[in-house]
Amino acid sequence: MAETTSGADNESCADLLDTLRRGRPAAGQDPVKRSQIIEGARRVFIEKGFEAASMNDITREAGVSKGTIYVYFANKEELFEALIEEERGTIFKNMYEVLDRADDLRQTMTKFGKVLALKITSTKVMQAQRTVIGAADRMPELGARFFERGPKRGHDRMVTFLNAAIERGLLRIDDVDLAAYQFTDLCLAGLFRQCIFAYRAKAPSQEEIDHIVRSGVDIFLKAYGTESLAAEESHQMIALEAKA
Amino acid sequence: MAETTSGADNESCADLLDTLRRGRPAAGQDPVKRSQIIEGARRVFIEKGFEAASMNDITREAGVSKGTIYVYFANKEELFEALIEEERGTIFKNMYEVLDRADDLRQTMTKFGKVLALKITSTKVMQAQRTVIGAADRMPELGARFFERGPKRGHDRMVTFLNAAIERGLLRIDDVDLAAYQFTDLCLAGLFRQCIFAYRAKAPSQEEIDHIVRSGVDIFLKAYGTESLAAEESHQMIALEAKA
Amino acid sequence: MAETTSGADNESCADLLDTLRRGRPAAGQDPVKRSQIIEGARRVFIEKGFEAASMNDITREAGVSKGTIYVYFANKEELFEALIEEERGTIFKNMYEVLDRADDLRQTMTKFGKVLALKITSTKVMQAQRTVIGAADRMPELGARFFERGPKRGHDRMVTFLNAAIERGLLRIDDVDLAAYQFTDLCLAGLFRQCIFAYRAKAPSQEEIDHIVRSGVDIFLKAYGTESLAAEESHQMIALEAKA
Amino acid sequence: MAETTSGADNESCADLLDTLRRGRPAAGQDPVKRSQIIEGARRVFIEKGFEAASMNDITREAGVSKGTIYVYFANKEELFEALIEEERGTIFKNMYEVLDRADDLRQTMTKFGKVLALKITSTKVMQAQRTVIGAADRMPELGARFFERGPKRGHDRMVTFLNAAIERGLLRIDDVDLAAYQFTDLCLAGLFRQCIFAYRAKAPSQEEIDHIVRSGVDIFLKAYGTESLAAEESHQMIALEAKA
DNA sequence: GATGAATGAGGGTTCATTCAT
DNA sequence: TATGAATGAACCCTCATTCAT
Repeated sequence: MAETTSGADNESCADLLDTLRRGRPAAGQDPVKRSQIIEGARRVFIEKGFEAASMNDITREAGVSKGTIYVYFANKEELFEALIEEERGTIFKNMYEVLDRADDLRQTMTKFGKVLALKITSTKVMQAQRTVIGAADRMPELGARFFERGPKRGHDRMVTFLNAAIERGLLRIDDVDLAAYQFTDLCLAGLFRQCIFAYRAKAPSQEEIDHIVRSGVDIFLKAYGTESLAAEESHQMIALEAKA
Repeated sequence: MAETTSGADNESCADLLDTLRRGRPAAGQDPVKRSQIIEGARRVFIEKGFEAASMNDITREAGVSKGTIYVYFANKEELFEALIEEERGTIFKNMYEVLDRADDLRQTMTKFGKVLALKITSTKVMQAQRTVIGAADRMPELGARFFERGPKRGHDRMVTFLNAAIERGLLRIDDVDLAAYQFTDLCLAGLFRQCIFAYRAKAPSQEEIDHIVRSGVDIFLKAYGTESLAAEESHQMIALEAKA
Repeated sequence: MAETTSGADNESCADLLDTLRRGRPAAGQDPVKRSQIIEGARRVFIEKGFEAASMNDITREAGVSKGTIYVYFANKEELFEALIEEERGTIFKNMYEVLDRADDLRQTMTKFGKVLALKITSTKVMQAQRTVIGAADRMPELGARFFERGPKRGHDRMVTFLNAAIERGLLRIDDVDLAAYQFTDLCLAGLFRQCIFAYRAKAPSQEEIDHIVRSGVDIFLKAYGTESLAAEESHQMIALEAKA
Repeated sequence: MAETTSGADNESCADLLDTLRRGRPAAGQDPVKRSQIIEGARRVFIEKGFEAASMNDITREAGVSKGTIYVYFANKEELFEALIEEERGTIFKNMYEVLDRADDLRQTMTKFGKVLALKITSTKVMQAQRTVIGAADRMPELGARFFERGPKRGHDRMVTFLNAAIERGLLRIDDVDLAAYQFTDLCLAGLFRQCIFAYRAKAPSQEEIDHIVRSGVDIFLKAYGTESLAAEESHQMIALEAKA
């Protein structure tokens, strides 16, 4: 649940002892200060990118001294990596929850698609992604880890979701893995590349996203939906009409 | 039609005369030297990204002196832009030709999808795209121009292509613009983001691409195809079977 | 009254507290280091002029690192300006005091003229003036400020002095402003331009200055003196003779 | 009379032979091209100062190639020196002619003073002088030579002029050399230093110069004039009145 | 002889990192 | 331990000079 940087766990024991003994966290172990640094780093890195961000900027933004930063992070690169880890955690947090609710398939997928598209294409998240991508040539593992623990994890949940729907007889899919990617990319149709290349200066509007996602869900269900799906949906329609 | 770098056209006349007269190109006009610089710049920029690349690196890699680079390009940014223009030209050259041939719809789209996916996900092109994206925070117009004259231009051709198919009664599409993006993104389902974040260290295999594109075309035609399409295709099937 | 460099006043409070608290001056606030830099800059700028002086030279001469200089001064130009301010302060300090003493007119003017000529034509001051003049095409306000707070301020005191003498009935002057300039330039007759163009390699001797100043005072008083002046002076002569 | 650079004379013979033999001046001997270069150099050096002027600027301004300049002048410094020599010639040319005319003393001195002040304080001449002075720390002989062949030469003429007046019984002067400097500096009272330090952004007006020079001549004649002078002048006054 | 493209040392400035306090 | 002043390598870029053409 907690997103911690590598190595943080091992230290917990010695750290705790230390804190008890002297009432102060050991060097580089105060999580409050760590967060403070990362928070400052976020603002600076996201705004300026890795290279253009200066440690002085971060120092100022974080309100800690240069030396302190270097106690917590070996160098600029490591600080950046730690930030990206955190950022990833923040971005993808709660994004896939909607898939856990037992709900009408189309509705669920639509809801999810909208949340996904909205998040991914938001200015803040785009900047973060660009920063990671821009650094990926020099630090490929960073990009890989970002994807693995972010989009990939979400993708896995989507696969699970689709399998459940298949089990319920609502979908018929040969290659579920591929289908999951297809759905995601349909929800982002055109948007991702337009945004990531800054061809779109601003994030898409809610209306545009709604339109794209509705169409994406349509296509997906037309391609993979079964008759049961139609039946279930007509049920729902009836239910809805009854309500109205 | 011809992808030329800025200013290349203006030179031809005066330049040619000059060269004939004195056997040496004017300052900043020698296309060989220009290529040499761009080639060096390509290696360095692609490997390190815009910021991390140093003009000294490029100097070394290109085998020309610092001053010479500055005769050909006003500054680092302009050199980078020129490189990106070139890259874009190279990447998207000939990519959309297959759409111009009058051919069976499914077959054409499949062929096109494969070419597209193969190109876009190739290691070289991925590196270039990452470089552009990484610089897009700093130079958004550069990213925008890259997209506009690259992917966007291809997208426009795809729109034209789809409209033609609609006219022929093979497709029924409400939002052609969206549909074109959907098709492209289906052909790249999962691939683009996996590659751009360096989650995939290597470009996808031909088989994988074939699989993804076939599925993408299927979905697209299932969603937007008409009965005429089925008819036409059955015609084709018959023809193929006859051949076999 | 005190000639302080810009910002020096604001620092005193916070700075002092800071120094007491932690024993080290804040960034860019250590007056010793500042002097050290200015001292190095003086040697280099004075010897080579603004343009020909390189920050590397100054670094070497001052014995501090490049970065440190840029903590104390935003750029080369600001360092130069600070130096010139200092120089001006040093040069014109105490130069005009003699005018404040109530004394015999001729004697006072003679004393003052000698001090003035000696100072202005000294090698050090000449070098500084040449440096300012050489930079004045590039930074005219710098030259203007130098003149305004240096020679001009002295000129104003001289005007005051002359007005007092007029009040005492010792002088009769139409254009006091002009007269003040005339007096100064008579005291420097020939010297200033000879020195500033380096026609004279060395500063004039005390004897030469005495001769020039005596002649200058003579001329000035012959031109602007009243009969009261003669009377007063004869009084003084008598007094002197009585002493002898 | 002819202002030639050092060494130019020695070459005249070989040069002439060469010209006759081949119809073209030897390398670095074409006086037209030389002037052309100097003319371009003048514009650039005077405007920008020695350091800020680039050989490319001069190349452009002079309309000759870089290589050609280096045939005529060994390096930037030598070109600059040659220019200053020329400039000096131009500035002081005809400045002292008025002293050669046999005329009323006061009138002659007034005329001369006005010409002198006007020339010396003109923007163009000020720039040139600043350039020389600014370079004088690095090339003291340049400044010395400038003064010697410019202001000093004029000073010598003024000494001759004063001696003639003394001979005619119009002046009584102990130290003629000093007196000559005094007169010049009285005519420039306040102006030279105000201008050279760029305290005055613009050259003084004709009215201001007239006022200063009139006052300067007054003082000078009050200090050094004889009774014969008064007599001669009253003669003139009478003559003038008679005319009126 | 004239040209101007090419050179590369050196310009001012920045900033990741260190270490005395 | 925490600080931030100091460091100096490395940044992008300019330009006096050379030399192949």
